[in-house]
Amino acid sequence: MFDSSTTCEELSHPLWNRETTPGSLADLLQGFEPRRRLLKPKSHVFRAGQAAGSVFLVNSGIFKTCLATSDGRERITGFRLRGDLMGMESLGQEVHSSDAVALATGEVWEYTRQQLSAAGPQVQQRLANELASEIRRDWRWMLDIGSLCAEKRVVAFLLDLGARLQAMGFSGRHLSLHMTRSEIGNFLALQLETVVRAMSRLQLLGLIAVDGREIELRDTVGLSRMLSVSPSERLRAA
Amino acid sequence: MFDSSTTCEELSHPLWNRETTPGSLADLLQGFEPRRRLLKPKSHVFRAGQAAGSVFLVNSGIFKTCLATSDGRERITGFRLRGDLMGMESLGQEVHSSDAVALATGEVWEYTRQQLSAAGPQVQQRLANELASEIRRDWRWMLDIGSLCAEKRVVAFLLDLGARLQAMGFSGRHLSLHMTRSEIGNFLALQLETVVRAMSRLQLLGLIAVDGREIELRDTVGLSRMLSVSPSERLRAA
DNA sequence: CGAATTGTTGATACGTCTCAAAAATAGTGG
DNA sequence: CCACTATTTTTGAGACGTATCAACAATTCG
Repeated sequence: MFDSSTTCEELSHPLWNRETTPGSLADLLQGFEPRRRLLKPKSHVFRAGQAAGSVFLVNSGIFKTCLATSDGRERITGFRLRGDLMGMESLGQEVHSSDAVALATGEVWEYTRQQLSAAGPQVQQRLANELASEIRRDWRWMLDIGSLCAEKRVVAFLLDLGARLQAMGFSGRHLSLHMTRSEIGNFLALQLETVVRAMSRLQLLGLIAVDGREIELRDTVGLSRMLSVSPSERLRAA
Repeated sequence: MFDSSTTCEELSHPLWNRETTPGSLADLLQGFEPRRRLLKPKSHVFRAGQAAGSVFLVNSGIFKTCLATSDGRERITGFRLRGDLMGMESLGQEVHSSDAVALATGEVWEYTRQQLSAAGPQVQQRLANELASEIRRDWRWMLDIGSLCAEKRVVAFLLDLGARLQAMGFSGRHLSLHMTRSEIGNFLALQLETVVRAMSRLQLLGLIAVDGREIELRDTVGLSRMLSVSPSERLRAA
């Protein structure tokens, strides 16, 4: 078990609050002042059914986007970190079709439809690229969820989150999941108990260290190796 | 069993071959002559790794788009009909990240990067909307695959295909799946045997009639009703 | 501090996968 | 057109992984 005094420290880490532009989209939009919204945990950035048009750039914190059906089913479509865009999937729609909820205190920058269209073709282009990369991300998760067993899905999830945090300047080894086991399971199409069991086993194998929502990736190469499927499984999704 | 003389008739149905523009994208692009490519069954429109840039509008036939990993896993990301776009997910990428394969003889219209950018902001806008709607579609399938049992997934698949064909002017009752059970299973994250069993049972229940790849939706309301989850299952994905 | 939420582990049930074998269908070349 | 092969579809039996249910511990929150 690693030092648990780091619990929830990352949110107050200076990098999370730096005022530099996180992605090239904000670079392109300099001159257009976004509306800045500070979000408390569990508060909504937007809800399905609300008027759409703006896109929200995550500046700090961590958010989830979810889809719900009339018959009560619900699905988390992604966890969004600094630099990620939310709300673009409603482009061309009158209203949002999904929710965006803060998992921790954070800030989003809202760019209105007007700002985006006034910003010129370069921004349009950039936005289309972001949409395309969201599709590639989604397809990748559809692939993983369809062809990996529970344990491997959890590994893929942890490695993905670690890599994204690392790309933001963090260690990538120590991550604090700000979401519940249930939310992880929902995203990975697993029950929360299955997520718990997978993590327990990964800890037993010495690959990770679990302390509540603080996870240490003890052996990233070992974790990555887990993802290369065994010969018997190679045929599964083929 | 319904009259099997309709087998494969739909592909030669006049509607499939009409020369009118199928979607509003082609409307907007009038004046820009696309390169028309006739595809034989099993031939590729494009492959992962090939130079990207063009988008392909399905004019006739039916296609699948698939994603593959280095470790041999493979996943069909969607089945594309007349009016659907393929290749947009590679926007902003040097090369394609997925494959597009014809399941039957069909035609695609290729619009090059140059044509698209020369066509003006309206087309860019429209393209972005298409990307957004692909994301919503993907999210919807991720939700269904994560929260529906095998049988319901198959029902959702059949109803979706039926509705799309109906929107194209077909009956929506008689559909010829031009894909194998294995491909359906791959898309729905199921084994082909499970797809077969689901269809057999649906036939037993009198909801559909199966004759090879020809399916008749005998009771669309009954099928739809199946999708409204039982109270016990309501809690599953929550 | 109590109350609600979240996390953990166990025992069991159930759905889907896996393996196998055969039938049906499609594709190929003589 | 037929014979021949390869592919696809179908059904069965059993194994396996994950869901489900339950109980309790740990944590968070008002």
